[in-house]
Amino acid sequence: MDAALSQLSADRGFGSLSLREVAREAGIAPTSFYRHFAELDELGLALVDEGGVALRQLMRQARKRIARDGGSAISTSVETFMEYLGNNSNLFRLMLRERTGVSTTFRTAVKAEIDHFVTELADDLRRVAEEKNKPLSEARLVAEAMVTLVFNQGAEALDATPKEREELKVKLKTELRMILVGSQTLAKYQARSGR
Amino acid sequence: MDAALSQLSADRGFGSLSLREVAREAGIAPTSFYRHFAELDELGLALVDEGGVALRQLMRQARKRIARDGGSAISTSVETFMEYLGNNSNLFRLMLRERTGVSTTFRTAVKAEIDHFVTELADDLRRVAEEKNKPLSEARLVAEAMVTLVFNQGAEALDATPKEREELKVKLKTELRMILVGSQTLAKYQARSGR
DNA sequence: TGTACATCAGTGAACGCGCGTTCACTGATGTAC
DNA sequence: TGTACATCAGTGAACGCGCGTTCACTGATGTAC
Repeated sequence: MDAALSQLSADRGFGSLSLREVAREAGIAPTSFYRHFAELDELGLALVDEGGVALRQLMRQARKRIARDGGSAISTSVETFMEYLGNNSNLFRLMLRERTGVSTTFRTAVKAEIDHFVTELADDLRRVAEEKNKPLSEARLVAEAMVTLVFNQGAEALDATPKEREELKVKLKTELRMILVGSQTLAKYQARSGR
Repeated sequence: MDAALSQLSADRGFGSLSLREVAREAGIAPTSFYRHFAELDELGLALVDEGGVALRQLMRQARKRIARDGGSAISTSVETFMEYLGNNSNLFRLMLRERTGVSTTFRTAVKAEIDHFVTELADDLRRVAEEKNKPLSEARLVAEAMVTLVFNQGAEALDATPKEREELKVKLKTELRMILVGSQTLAKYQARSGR
């Protein structure tokens, strides 16, 4: 699995990996690969699972920091996300790529992980909205839009210079704030018009 | 080019296309391919160009309809986009996929087309904001976020059933409205605090 | 209008290559009694 | 504690396959004079 991960880069997707290359990198004979996985895709799915674990860790970490530091939830979350991205580049690259990739199996697996992520985020958004008494319109939609933006900017950030990455963070935070404020504003209008 | 396009589907990316397959589909000998393109990537870039043309057409069409029908700009734009998506599935599939794909050349080419799209949208947003006297905060960012959401939902819509597609449209429109309203609300606050 | 030549899309044979997969085998480590 | 057996990761040889690319060639169409 490490061998496969180490081959993933901006220019190498999982789809262009061959069993023989992975085996070579791992320092074993091509035939030995079959001792561990029935086929290459099985290895890929194991990696996606690992990516899912990383996502959940990331979320827990962000929550902890928000509770401890008390700053802007959006800012802290974006910072945490980008930190994870940097520390697990190739794992995230795999997730980001296969999310819209060519293999149905992979797409489904990655989407399941992201869906879980969206659900948790939506719960958090609802909870905070209640605590602060700032009602939200369509929390789930808000979460989906936010995750979409975060993942897309994440894909950009992977191949960006540190300077560009800082700019991306600023942009991303502003975009997320727009969505949040937009949802709150819509909730106000809806309350006024009696919905 | 038609032969290549016809091979692109949910399960077949450009990257997994072979010169021989394309030639077979086009009904010519593999060697004849070289009469038209120096390599497979050159064909791909020609397709991306075609995709860019489609995007510009789409934008013009949407503007025309908005001016004529006078309804919600967001709703009309989303409807137009989805219509184009349906009529050029494989072309859009190529763009959506290669945007985050494996080849630098492709990524750059697609991003250039999308960037152009974003710029035009940002201009439109500013113009409308002025006309309606509803100032916008960060029009360019608004456009970027909107395009990101539209393209991502577009990717989903490609493989969705008609019913799911209708739901996607509703979701997408709501998300776009949140961003727009959010930007307007932020602009108000900024005006009040003297910015 | 005829003639000579250039251009152009298309061809089949052939090449070397890396691929996934099978097979029967090895030797180390773990387990039962 | 010893013995017999099972499990397990790893191996090299070998297979057939589709691939990109080269080559010298063909015959139709376009162009110059």
